[in-house]
Amino acid sequence: MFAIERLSKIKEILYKQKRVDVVELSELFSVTEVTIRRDLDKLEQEGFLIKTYGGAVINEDSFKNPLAQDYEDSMIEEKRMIGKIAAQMIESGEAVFLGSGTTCLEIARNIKNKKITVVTNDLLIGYELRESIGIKVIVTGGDLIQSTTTLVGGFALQALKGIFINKAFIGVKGVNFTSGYTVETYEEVMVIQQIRNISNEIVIVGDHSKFDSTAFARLGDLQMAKKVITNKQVPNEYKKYFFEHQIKLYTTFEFE
Amino acid sequence: MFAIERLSKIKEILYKQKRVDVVELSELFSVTEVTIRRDLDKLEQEGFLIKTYGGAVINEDSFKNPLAQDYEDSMIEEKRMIGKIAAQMIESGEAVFLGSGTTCLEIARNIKNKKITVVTNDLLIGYELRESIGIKVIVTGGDLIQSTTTLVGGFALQALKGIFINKAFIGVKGVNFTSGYTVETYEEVMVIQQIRNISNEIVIVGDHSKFDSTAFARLGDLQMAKKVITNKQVPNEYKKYFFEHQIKLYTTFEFE
DNA sequence: TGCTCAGTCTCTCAATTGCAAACATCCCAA
DNA sequence: TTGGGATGTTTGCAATTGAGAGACTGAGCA
Repeated sequence: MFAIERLSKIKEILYKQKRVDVVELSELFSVTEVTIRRDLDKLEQEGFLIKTYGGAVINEDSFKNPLAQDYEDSMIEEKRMIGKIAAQMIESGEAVFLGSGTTCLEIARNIKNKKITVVTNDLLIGYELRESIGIKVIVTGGDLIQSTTTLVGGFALQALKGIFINKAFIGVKGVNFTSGYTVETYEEVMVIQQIRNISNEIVIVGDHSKFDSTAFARLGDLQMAKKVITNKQVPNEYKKYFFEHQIKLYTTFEFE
Repeated sequence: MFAIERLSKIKEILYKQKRVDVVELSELFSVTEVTIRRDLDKLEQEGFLIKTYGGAVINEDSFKNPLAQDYEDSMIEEKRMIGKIAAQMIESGEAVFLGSGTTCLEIARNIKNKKITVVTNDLLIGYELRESIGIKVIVTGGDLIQSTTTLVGGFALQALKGIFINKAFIGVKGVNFTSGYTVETYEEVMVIQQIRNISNEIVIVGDHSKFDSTAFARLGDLQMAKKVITNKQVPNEYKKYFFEHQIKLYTTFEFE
C-alpha cells in the first residue's frame, strides 16, 4: 500500500468515525506507530484533523476550508446506484431534465446509449453527454453559480419557458419533514419551479445522507414529487411517510 | 509492444485496480522501471493519475474534471501565447464574449484574476472559470453540437439578444483570402453573427495553422474584425493584407 | 499535592527503496 | 547517413519507514 493510499484511507475512516487511534491504525495498515503519527502530522497540516494524545479527531472546520477538499465523494457508490435506477425510468424518445449536482451527473453516465433529449442546467452533465450519438443535449444557459457547475437566472428561466419535458430529475441537498426538500441557493429554486411547470413528472434524487438535513433554500414539501430515488439506508420514518402519501420510493434494493 | 499500447494498457489496469506499482508494471511489460516512470509521468500530465512513491493511483478527478482528459492539442504552445495576448486586451469591468474552442479556452485561463463579465457558448470555458471570484460567468445555453463543447441554436441566440458586450473573441477554423473566416458549422455562424450585433469590437483569434485553409461555414470576409491575434509564423501575404486594410495584427512577438 | 508508571510522543540515525538527471544505445524513417 | 524518439544504464540524491533513546502525558493513588 502506498503512503498516499494510506492517507486517503485514514481520511475516510476519519470522516466516518470522526476519530482515529494511532495503535489501531498501525495494526490496520501493518506499519509502525511512528509512520501513523507522521501521517497524522501531514493531515493535521492540511487541516483535516487535530492530533490528540493517542490519536486524532476530525477537524470540522475542514469542511468549510476550501483547501481541505470536499468529501462528499464518500457517497459516490450510493450515487452510482441511484443513477442506475433513474436511468431505468427513462424511455426511448423521451425528453428529460437533469438538474445539477453529482447525483444527476451519475444519471447522465447511465443513459449514454439511449435515444432521448436531455435538458440540463449543469455544465458537466452537458459535457458528459457530448459524445453520445443518440442524445440531443440542450443546456439551459444562465449565470454560473460561483464554484459550481450550475446555471441559473434569467437565461435559464427563459430557455425553460418554451419547452416541455416528460420527466425531470432533481437532486436535492436536504430532505426533512418540516422544511421539505431543500437546495443550496434560491436561484436554483427558481429554476426548479419553472421545471415543475413544464414537466409531466418530477423525480427527486438524493442519497440517504440528505435525509434529516436542511439546506438553505426550500424547494417545496415532500409531496411535490410522486417519485423519489434514494438508497436503502434511508430512515424508516421517511419510508413510512412516502408509503402513506402514495409516493413511490425507489431504493438501491427493492421498493419497500 | 509499442509505447502507446503500453500506455493504454496502464490506463486500463489503472481503471480496474485504481492503482499501479512501478516494479510490477516493469515486470509485466518487460521494460525498465525508468520507462514505466516516464510513462506514468505522461499519464500524470494528462491528469489520469497521481504519482506516488513506488507507483501511482488513479486520479478520480479525471472523471469529473474534463480538462484533464485527452490533452493532446497540436499548437498548444501557440494557443497559450495567443491566450496571453488576448488577456492583455481585456480591461477591468468589461464584459467580453469568448467563443468556443481551445484557443478561447486558453484566453479563459489567462483572465482568471480579472474583474469582468464573461459570456460564452462553450461549456469548458464556463467550467474553467467557475472558481474565479472576480468573474461573473454567463453561459448562453443552447443545443450542444455533437462531440464538441459548443452551444448553438435558439437558446443561444435568444440569450444574446438582451445583452451588450465590449469585446468578443472569436476562434476561427480557417482564414483565407477567398473564403474569409470560416468555422465548422453553420449554427456557429448564426451565433457569431448575433455577437457582431451586440459587441463593440470583434477580435479574431487563431494560430498560423488556420491560415490558407477553409472550414465549412463562412463567417465573413477578412475585414469583419479590426483586430486579429495569431502567432508569428503567419504567412507574410496576410500580414501585408492586414496592414493595408488597417487591421491590427497581434502576434506572439511584436506587431509587424 | 506530588509520585508512579504505562503508554505515548519526538528526535535522531540508518537502511532500504525509489527517483531524477545525464548519458549511452537502439531503431526507424527521412 | 543522420537525426530524433524511445529505451536502458549509471549514479548520486531524496523519500519513506523503522528502531531506539529519552522526554512527555495523564490517570490513579498515596
